[in-house]
Amino acid sequence: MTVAKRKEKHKEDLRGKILQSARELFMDRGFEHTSIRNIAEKIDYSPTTIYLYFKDKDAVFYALHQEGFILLNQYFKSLSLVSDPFERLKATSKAYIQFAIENGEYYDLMFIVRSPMNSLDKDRSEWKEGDSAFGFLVQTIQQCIDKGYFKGMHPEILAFTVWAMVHGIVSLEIRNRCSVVSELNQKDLAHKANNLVIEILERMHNKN
Amino acid sequence: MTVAKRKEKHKEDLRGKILQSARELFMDRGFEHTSIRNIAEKIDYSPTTIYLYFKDKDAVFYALHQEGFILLNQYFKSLSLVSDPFERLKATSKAYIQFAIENGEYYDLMFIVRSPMNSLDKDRSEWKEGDSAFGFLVQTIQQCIDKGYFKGMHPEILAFTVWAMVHGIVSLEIRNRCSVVSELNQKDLAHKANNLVIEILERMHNKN
DNA sequence: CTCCGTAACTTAACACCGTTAAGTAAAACC
DNA sequence: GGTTTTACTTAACGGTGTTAAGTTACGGAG
Repeated sequence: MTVAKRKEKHKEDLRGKILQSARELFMDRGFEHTSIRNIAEKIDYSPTTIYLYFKDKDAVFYALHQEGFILLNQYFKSLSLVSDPFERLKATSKAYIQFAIENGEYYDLMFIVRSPMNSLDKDRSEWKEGDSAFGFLVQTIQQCIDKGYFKGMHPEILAFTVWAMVHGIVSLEIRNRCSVVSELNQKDLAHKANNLVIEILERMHNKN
Repeated sequence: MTVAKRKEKHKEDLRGKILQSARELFMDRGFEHTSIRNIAEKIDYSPTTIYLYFKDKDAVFYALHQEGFILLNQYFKSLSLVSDPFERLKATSKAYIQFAIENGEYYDLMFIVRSPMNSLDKDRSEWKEGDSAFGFLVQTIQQCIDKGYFKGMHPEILAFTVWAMVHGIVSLEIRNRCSVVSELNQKDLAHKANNLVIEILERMHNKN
């Protein structure tokens, strides 16, 4: 029993080492430039060993994408303390942008790169990491509506739209489409745009 | 002279055939699954011939990305007829979404895929296709501001934010992140979200 | 009409990639 | 001590972008 357990421990260790290697590589070269062979070489194993611990490359990056969501949830952690739902909504938007800026590669993997989504069970279309993060947003917006904000709007559609706003901002930045903005405004563009999103949401509120 | 010209014509022809082959392949398999070798095989040339007409793979897809912008401009064409800037802004947003829905692969190449951006002159950071499309949006928003809309807001930042909103909507769709939304709302999600964006912009207006 | 240079294209190769089948060596078990 | 199982590697398949060197055919000059 103890022997079997030690074995299992060892197996976990190697799985962890593979992920660490993959993480380090993709953190400074991006997803597109990290290969199974790279990952294996870095930990002095044959490339095929990776396949004893992960189904395929997508599965490796699905695991990293999961890590990204754990990290995102840490950014969201303190938000539960904000009791006013509208304030929480604004804070969520800020935290989301902050996460994306500080963890660009993770963000890319979580919300732009196709690879990790290939590991989802396609029949039962379940993306539990996305579901839970989005659920938090829907809940917050529902509470806003309950308090009289966003009158007549559909909570889920509005949640998606708010998400789209912030995702749009950071994904244009991550994929290098911000050169259209004048050089002066490019500095902290994501923050400026997010402040504007927040101002827009606030203007809607003040009206009601 | 006539001989030289015929030669040049022939050369243009082959360049065109390469692009047509590339276009057809990427239109139904996407960028990730079309290779130089595929493109060449489809027109019965050796893969290396492509390099006589394009610097590298990025350059081929930069050309297709340019085509995408020409197509987008066709969607934008009739918008100049809309004289009221706020109406034009709303129509632009609708046209943009429509373009993205009807030309998903082009959209991907223009605003998400990294490859075509590698063909940009990096020192003089000029993305003329993006600049011109964005310029149109900035102009429209400036005219809105001149008419009293969006009081106190910076035109360029607002233009970027509006762009980010619609880009967020369609890019989440294109990269398969919409499963978080309940099945009922997934139908025409982009249109629904865009209608909401428009409603948000309108609410801001009615207030002033 | 022949020779030559050049334009247009191909062949072969390099260095990668993800992935699988078959093989090996050592440890675990009876 | 012999057998089975575990953990890993080697070798290979078919793919990728890209380059250097080679071939072939044609236009123009003598």
